[in-house]
Amino acid sequence: MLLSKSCVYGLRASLFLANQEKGKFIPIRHMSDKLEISFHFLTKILQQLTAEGILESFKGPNGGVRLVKDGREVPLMDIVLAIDGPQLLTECALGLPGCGVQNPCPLHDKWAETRDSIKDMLENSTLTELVHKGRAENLRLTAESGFDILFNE
Amino acid sequence: MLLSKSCVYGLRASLFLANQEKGKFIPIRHMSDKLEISFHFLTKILQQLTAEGILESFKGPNGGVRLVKDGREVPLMDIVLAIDGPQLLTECALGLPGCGVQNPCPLHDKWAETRDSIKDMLENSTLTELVHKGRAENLRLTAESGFDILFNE
DNA sequence: TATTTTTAAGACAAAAGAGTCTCAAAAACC
DNA sequence: GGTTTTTGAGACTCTTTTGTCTTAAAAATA
Repeated sequence: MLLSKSCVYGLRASLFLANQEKGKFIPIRHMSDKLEISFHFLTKILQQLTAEGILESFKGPNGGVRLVKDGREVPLMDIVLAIDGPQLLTECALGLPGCGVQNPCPLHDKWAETRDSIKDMLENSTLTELVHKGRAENLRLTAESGFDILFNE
Repeated sequence: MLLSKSCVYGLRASLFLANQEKGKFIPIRHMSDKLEISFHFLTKILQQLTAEGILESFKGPNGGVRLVKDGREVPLMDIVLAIDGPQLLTECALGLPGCGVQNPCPLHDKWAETRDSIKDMLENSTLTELVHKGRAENLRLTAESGFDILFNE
């Protein structure tokens, strides 16, 4: 898989947050219910995003997590790097350590192109952009439901 | 990681085989030594390629494995599909089951493009092509050494 | 037939990824 | 101060991936 499950869950939760009233703390339990992700597992993942400064959290009643920056300033790349690290974008396709322009493997050039296309996708898609798209077309954030479920209280 | 370790090992071994005298059986032990891959692990991986009809094997003295088809007729895709399966090329980037044109996630369109670029790379690179490139420029197949080591007996 | 060389098959172990659970700490409110 | 609601931290389990090892089976050769 391109992205780990943790990373995908982190992305889905971040999209969820970008779709909420700005500045409001959202309980993780609420998100885990709506997104159909294990509460404890999601908590652990979002703790990573908090540690990386992408989210901030608040304990107690009316607590939860929220985006530090506006969703339009958060490219998917930020979340991917925080959870999966840079390996996807730096590693050789044949797993050879130190593979690079100066000492390439046979696949290096082609893979570099493909990797750029992945990098481009992650750097140039912001949370807000995908949320707008998702809302306009009622796209999916869970196996079964579209963005609309994210509004039903 | 894009490809599993098993898959990467399978690709490296297949490149090794494509670089050998055509039709000759090569002992797995010889390859595992040269490519610095665990013999038993490589054996298991190559058994998959044999089961898939990409390699054929022969037991006993002067036995080993060899490519069934000429290397110029074997795209990397064949090996990737045999070992990692089609998930990389069919799965939704957000891991949502059934995500597709009719019921897409917000990332679907962009990911479809990127995925096509991966598909293109794997379908349009043959073993022989990469071997030629690797030999011409003495590119790497192991952490430390280039194609040239594959000739020293 | 016995020995050697090789792949085949599968049990087993170690490490990483995914997921669960418990308890502590902070904040709100009674 | 005590109770409730929430995140934080960490132990723990389960599964998958990765890697090791042992034994069987096939082929060659003496």
